[in-house]
Amino acid sequence: MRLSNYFLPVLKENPSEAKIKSHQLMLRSGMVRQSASGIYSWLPLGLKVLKNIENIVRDEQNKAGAIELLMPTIQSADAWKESGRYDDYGKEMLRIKDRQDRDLLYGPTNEELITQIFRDNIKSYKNLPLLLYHIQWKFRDEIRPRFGVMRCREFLMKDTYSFDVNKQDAENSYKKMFLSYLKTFDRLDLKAIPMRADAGPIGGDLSHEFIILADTGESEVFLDKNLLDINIKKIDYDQNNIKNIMNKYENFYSATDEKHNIDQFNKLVDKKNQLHTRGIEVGHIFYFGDKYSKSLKAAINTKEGKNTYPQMGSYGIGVSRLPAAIIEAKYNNQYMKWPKSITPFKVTIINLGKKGDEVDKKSDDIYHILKNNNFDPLLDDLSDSPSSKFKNHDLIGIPFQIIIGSKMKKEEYEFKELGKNKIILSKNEIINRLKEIYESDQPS
RNA sequence: CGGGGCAUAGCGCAGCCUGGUAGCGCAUCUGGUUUGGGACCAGAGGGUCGCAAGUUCGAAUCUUGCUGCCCCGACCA
Repeated sequence: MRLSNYFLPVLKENPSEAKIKSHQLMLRSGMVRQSASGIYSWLPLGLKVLKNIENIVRDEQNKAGAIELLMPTIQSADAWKESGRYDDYGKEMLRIKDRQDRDLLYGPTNEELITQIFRDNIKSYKNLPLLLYHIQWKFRDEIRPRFGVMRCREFLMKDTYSFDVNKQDAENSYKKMFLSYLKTFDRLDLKAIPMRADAGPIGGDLSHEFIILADTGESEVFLDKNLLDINIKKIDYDQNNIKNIMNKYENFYSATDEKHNIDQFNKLVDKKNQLHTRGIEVGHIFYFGDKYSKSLKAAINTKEGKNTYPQMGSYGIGVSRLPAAIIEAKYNNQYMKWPKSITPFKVTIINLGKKGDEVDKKSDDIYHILKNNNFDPLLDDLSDSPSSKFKNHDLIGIPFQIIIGSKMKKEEYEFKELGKNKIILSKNEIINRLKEIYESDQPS
């Protein structure tokens, strides 16, 4: 993409309403703009990041065997009245009336709707287990939206729902999602720590929060450093493997401040392994049994020909929160640098030449080559001063820059990874370098 | 919802106390000079001062009401 044809409204100064780094950077780098309190437009750069995250989440759901569908944002209140949550959910639910005075709502979550779909279409144990998910905008009329897209009222969420014949199968589904979440966050280059949680308003008796570690996170967390070293990359979805990995996590102490027990912490964790830091909740999984299948009468036939209510769970990831969460986790007080898995552009070319000169032609040339190699390059072909270009490119956080100026010989290209020193490479070396970077498993 | 704060050009702010019809920096546009870490000169455009009512000859400025936004707390992906 040529910057001259793009829409990237960057700000030199921090808008006064933005108080935390991710919010400031997302506004300044032209990723988002606020439309109302807790409601945001995603501008092109931000949307690319959001979509990249969404696709990783989707890919890992698919690998775990979940099936994607799409439910609407606006729901009829009927199912919510059946489950009893129309009254329970309170003011956080945005209620709407249509022209016929029917009760509608902007979905804050989808247990009722998915259970309804299940009820209308599945009658037999033979169709289970079933994991269904969608990635859709939700609305929760938060008491106090804040921190930009971190705590929004309108937000994009991946939510999966599991249906199983019995509790044991349901636990297997739960474990699959547990692993899927670890893999998802790992691909986003995040250290996510699963922590036992209260089930909250969704109800149920088994629940984990997934917390990513960030100094500026909202909640205090306490954990054993050993948790940071567990490698889940090579683990497949075999139930034994999953069980082992879950056991590993459960073996080490971790807790949010509400659940923290200082005596246990000191007893179970060596002083040198004790980590007290902050975190951001990016995922939450629940097993809640037949709470909804029963209240919505979604019964199925068992092998024995009897009726039973399927055991359910739900599993959420705050997709639109993640760009901000990643910035909070990755920001090093000087620059933000997108993980290579979600960077909006894989590489950016900083053209320091004038329109039509040799430097300009060289930039154009490498731009086309990178484009043909599917590296989705951004080319800064504006006529700004060099210093302003450098600043802007550092701001938007694309991890790799190619700088083309008159200082270099014809066959030489400056290649710079954000936060590291420039190196001089040839055209072919650049291609190979980028291939190496983007085709390897190593996070950048 | 409780407590605090803010609202003046796209962004950051001054002006308000002491009323006289709006200004600065950045950004934008035009012309020229520049070009390796937020350049320079000259010129230009852009604001019913959040909304409404009141006081006054006169309101960005004083009064009242409303709305929006931000921060702290309870709640949450």
